[in-house]
Amino acid sequence: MRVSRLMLVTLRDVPADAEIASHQLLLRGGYIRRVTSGIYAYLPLMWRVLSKIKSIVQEEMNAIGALETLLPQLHPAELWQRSGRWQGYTAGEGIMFNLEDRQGRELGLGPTHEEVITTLAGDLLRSYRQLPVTLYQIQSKFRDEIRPRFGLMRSREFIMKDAYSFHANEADLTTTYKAMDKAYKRIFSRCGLETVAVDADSGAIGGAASQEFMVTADAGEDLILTSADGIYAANQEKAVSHPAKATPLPSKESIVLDTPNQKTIETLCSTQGLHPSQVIKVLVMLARIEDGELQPVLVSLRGDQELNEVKLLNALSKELGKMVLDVAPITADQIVSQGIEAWPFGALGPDLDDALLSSAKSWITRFLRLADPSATALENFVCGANRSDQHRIGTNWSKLGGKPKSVDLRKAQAGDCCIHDSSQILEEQRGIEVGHIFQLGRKYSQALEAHFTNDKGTQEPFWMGCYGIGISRLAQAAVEQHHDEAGISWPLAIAPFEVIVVVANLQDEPQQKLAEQLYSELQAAGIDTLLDDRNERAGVKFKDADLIGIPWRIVVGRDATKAEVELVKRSSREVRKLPATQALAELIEEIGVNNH
RNA sequence: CGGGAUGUAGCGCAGCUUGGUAGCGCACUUCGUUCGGGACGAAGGGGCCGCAGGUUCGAAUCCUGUCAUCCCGACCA
Repeated sequence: MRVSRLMLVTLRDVPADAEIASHQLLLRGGYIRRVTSGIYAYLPLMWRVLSKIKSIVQEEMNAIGALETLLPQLHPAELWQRSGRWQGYTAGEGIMFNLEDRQGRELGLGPTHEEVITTLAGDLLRSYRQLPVTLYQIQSKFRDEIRPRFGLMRSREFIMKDAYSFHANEADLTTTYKAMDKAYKRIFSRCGLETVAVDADSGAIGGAASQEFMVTADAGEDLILTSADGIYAANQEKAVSHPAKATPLPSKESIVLDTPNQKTIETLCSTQGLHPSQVIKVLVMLARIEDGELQPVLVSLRGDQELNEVKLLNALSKELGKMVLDVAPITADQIVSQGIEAWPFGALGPDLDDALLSSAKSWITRFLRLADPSATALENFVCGANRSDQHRIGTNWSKLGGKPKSVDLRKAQAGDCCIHDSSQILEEQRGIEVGHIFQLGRKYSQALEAHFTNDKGTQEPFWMGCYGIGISRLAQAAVEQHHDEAGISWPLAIAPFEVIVVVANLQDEPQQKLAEQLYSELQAAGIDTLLDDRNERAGVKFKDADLIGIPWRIVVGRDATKAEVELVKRSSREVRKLPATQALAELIEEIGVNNH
């Protein structure tokens, strides 16, 4: 391809609405343009990158026997109603774009394809003899994100590879899950990415195991915790650890203390000379349940620990046996609008009386009480007295009428000791989630009545797995991991072009001739080559080549008459002068071995 | 959804305080000189100043509303 024909539009100034380096560089390099918030056009250079990533993914999926398909993006509401997800995905904070057709029938734009694929599998797969089957597709997904940001990192329309597997039993699901894990690692490594596989929350989707693949980068939205020995790695949402030891409360004496204006753990402790681990803090939250009920929740935590909301959400769904859409702290305004007498915020105890809820207009009038094990393990502690500006010192669970149900609710943090080896300390890193694999179990096959006949002749729902890769996100993550002050430095395997031949001076006939010759020889060797034949000064072409990040550059300049060129490696910026024939041979060797 | 910021040419910005009909740099077009790290000179083209009301003889500028975009938060009482 000739640069003069490439519709290459690079920007010298950094667009004001891009924050992180990868987003800025993709805009500046002429790879993407924003159409509206969270929705981008992939320009020709970008499409080549995406196509290369797609090819790698296809090769690895095909290699483990997965079948490529293409499913519709418009989904009938009825399908999602059968799985029970329509309400949660379209109402309130739901992320599914939805619309009505001319007959008034409701449709949604697919954010994911479990419903469609499971229904199809139920129709087509009748016998255990047909199993296992893995299907995959690469297409655009639509999600009305609460807050799209950072270009392709979190967009509302994005390209995803999603795969779904169907099995006669759980052991077989595990086999495919492990094969996927290996395929994913090959995919990311072939794309030139440093990734970490971490334990992940499988959330309300349920299921046994789930693992995310994170591209490590400071701009990542996720926090991951790893042990130095490399054995443990988890998303903070899921991570477990041992909390630091609590400082025992010296006095066993039980008293109620006036604590005016000591509403936070911090001020309470500094004023009273306490350690936060001696205090139980109580959070009042409101859970919104899928059937529309509003459940007040009382969460007790050790004062030095923090709540992991994802764990809480999962625990609530399990306790209530119903899907909980979200959970958020109760505000003073909400209490007023419920017509409830004000609560002694800042002095709440785990035994806050249900009677406070008796006049609530739309809430369930009984607290659901949960506590983290680090809180229930305390034998003698401090907590609020349920009266403004008063705390109880030296109290215990039996005085409070017993322990609440104990569930892991605390946020693991860097510095905590690991579960597998308490000499290992958790370290934190930021990551961009580019892949996620799940063992779904039978949730969807049961809900959608997708059955097969097993070897005993009876009907049974499938065991299922699902496996995603964010193709467009992966492309931007690669830039985030591979760039410098001059621009992008694509890994060879996913670069839009592998080599760019730059003619320093287009007016110089020997230069032009040699460049044309190299260009056609590289192409003949099957190498994706750009020829910068623009009538620009050399500096402009060098800057653009650096910005768009082509891994290899051949500069045909002053020494063209001697048939000498410069070979420049983008990643190291190493420059070598050598005969044109040798440069050609080296590139064919280098690129041929690594990439074809 | 809450909080903050910003909307002026393709991109980056000034002008707004103190109203008088729009400017700079880059990019684009033409000509000339240049030609190895974002050249120089000359001449051009391109704007419903986000949108809608209002105030005023007159609004990019003041007022009201609205829309859009970006950032922070979704929080330990």
